[in-house]
Amino acid sequence: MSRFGGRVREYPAVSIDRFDRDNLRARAYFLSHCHKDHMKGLRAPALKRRLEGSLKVKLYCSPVTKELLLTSWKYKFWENHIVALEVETPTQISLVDETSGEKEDIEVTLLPAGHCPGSVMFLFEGENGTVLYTGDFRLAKGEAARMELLHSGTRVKDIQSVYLDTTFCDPKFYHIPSREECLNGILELVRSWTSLTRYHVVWLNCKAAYGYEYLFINLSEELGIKVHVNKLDMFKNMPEILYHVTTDRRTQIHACRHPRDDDCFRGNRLPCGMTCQNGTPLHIISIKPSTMWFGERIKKTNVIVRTGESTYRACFSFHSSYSEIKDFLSYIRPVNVYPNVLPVGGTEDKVTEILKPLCRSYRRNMEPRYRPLGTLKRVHKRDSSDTDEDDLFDTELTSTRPKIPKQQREESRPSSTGQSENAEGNITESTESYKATTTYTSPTADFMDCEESNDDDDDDEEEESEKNAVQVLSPEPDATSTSNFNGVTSDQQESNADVPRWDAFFKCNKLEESPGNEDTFPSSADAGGSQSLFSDSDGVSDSTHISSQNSSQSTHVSEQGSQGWDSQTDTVLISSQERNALDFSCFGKGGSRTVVSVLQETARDSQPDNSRWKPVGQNRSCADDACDLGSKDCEKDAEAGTADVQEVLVEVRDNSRTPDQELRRDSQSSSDFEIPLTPDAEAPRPDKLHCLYTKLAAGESILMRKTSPEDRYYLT
DNA sequence: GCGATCAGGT
DNA sequence: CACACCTGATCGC
Repeated sequence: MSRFGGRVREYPAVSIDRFDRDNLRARAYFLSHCHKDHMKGLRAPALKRRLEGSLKVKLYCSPVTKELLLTSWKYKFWENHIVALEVETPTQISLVDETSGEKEDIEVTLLPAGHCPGSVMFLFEGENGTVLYTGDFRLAKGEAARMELLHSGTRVKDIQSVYLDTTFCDPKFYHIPSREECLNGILELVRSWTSLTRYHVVWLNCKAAYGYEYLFINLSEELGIKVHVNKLDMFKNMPEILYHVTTDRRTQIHACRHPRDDDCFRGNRLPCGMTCQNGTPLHIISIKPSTMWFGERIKKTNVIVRTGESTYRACFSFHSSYSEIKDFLSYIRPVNVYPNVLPVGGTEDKVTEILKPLCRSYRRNMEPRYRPLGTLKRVHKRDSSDTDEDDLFDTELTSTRPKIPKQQREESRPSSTGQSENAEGNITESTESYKATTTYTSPTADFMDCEESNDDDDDDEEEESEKNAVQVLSPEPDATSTSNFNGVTSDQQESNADVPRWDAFFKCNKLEESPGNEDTFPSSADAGGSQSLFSDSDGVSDSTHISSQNSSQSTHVSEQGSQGWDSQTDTVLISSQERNALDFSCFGKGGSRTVVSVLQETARDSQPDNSRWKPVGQNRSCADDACDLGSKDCEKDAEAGTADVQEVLVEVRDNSRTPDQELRRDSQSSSDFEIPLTPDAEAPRPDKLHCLYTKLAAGESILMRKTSPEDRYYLT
């Protein structure tokens, strides 16, 4: 919950997401999204009175937020005081004090926040510097780097302060499976249940809040079943959502609610009252999207966990994970950061302790932090035929998002010229302390910082290797959620690699799945499994509690519930982390059926880090893309595989992995597949690596003496 | 009667 | 703990 007071230090004349107390005197209001905890005071009589006596006071928000807000009669009085600003369109706003006539100009840009429909971040630029207020956000790794308006020219803007959504800024939420992974898990569960008979229905136990629409749309699109909701008038002008929800209760997917909906469910009744259809009783399962619940699991879990005879938990998050937050902040690298939220048990100090090192004001360990990066940069430059430092950044920035129109950057230019100069000066100033000891010029400073921190993990938490044969995790990079700079991986899923503006937010999954995929895998399990195989590589990290195992197999539900949570141990996805054939052995297991999507590793002997798992029989666009840059073998493998190997009955045992393998696997988890091997590099020695990780975990500085493949670790 | 706040629920 | 609400009780205006 936001405990942001409403005002940023730099621009106290505006109030954001808080409308009570001191905020009543603001010259302009901003609403990042339509969640109640960001709307405190928004309908209070005091503010209403203020509006009535003013011609100037406006509330600025995104068009979708405006629509959602005005749907509620309680906020109708705002109608003539709301200004919808288009996302990613810098807008000049004059802040006029109506009593003194005093005026201050400020430029604001709305950036997509990926939290719920209409959610945005606000980027303020003016005399007191550039300030980013994130509101609530969920941005996958690398998404900040794809936001052109966070950049000026080829580098990230000089941002004075970030007011940050720190909801999950706690190592226990180190990794949260990407939106796509979670969605796919739910999709396959819903698919397998609803396909049993038409009387098998699913109740999505969602909280009363915007943010699940993305789920509804994707389920509806994939399964052709609309989602029953209590209300849909707020979407009347959003056909993309409207089409997929319904108030007709005779559907197999429900997201309706009732004050005591859990009681309903226990009585085999849907919140809307349905218990049977045509005299036939309904068979209902409930799926409860949760994040915190998963954060608390000690062991790694699937993105779907069965919690009872007919109840499931599905991992689902509106907020960025710990590692996503760190990735975001370390890319932005502001001078200051202020948490908007105190995470669970945390104190402000604790959060600040985590975040400050990612800010520019934090100088300690500066020197060693940059060293390996510089080396990497040269390596990368050579191999990618880049010719200068700016190109490095440029290449990265643009190649990861080739479909983003350049025009927007152009548009932002005129208004941000002054800002850009400002940024220049500040960056130079801020980098001087390490310049002396490195050979890098400031233009790449932010970029390098970002790279580094993308993975600098304190890999911590549990070391928990998957002891259960069961819990073999799927996570294979979901391009969207993790690989920002590794252009190809992102390109694979270009559509959802796009900055999550609201439209894209809804389309990404549909686009993710190529039509060919369906053809190749008519069965539901296969479709889901194949998608999940391309999910987040970060899930590989041992430090995560929430694994991104997205085994659609776990969703092979049976009416009797005999294949529940326990029997999920029999259903496995073998994935990227099973990169070494020796890491697992397969053997049949009498009685229990295990569905496995078999993956093959793209062989690149000299370069383990560049290896890439491909699912046999995978025939999706991203696989194709990967092949473009990968070896030819890869293509062959894929094709050969398509022929017959789709499902194999095996059991996977995963306890043969050595700690050393764990570490190596970790190091590759977010590496850039596309960066060729450093010519003179040698494979990391396990002991060296272990030492490195120990130091990293302890927060010690690390001085790399020579380039090794791990360096690419920083170059995600 | 309305609101703010808190307790208790999911 | 609280994602982001909801309901209900109490208190003050």
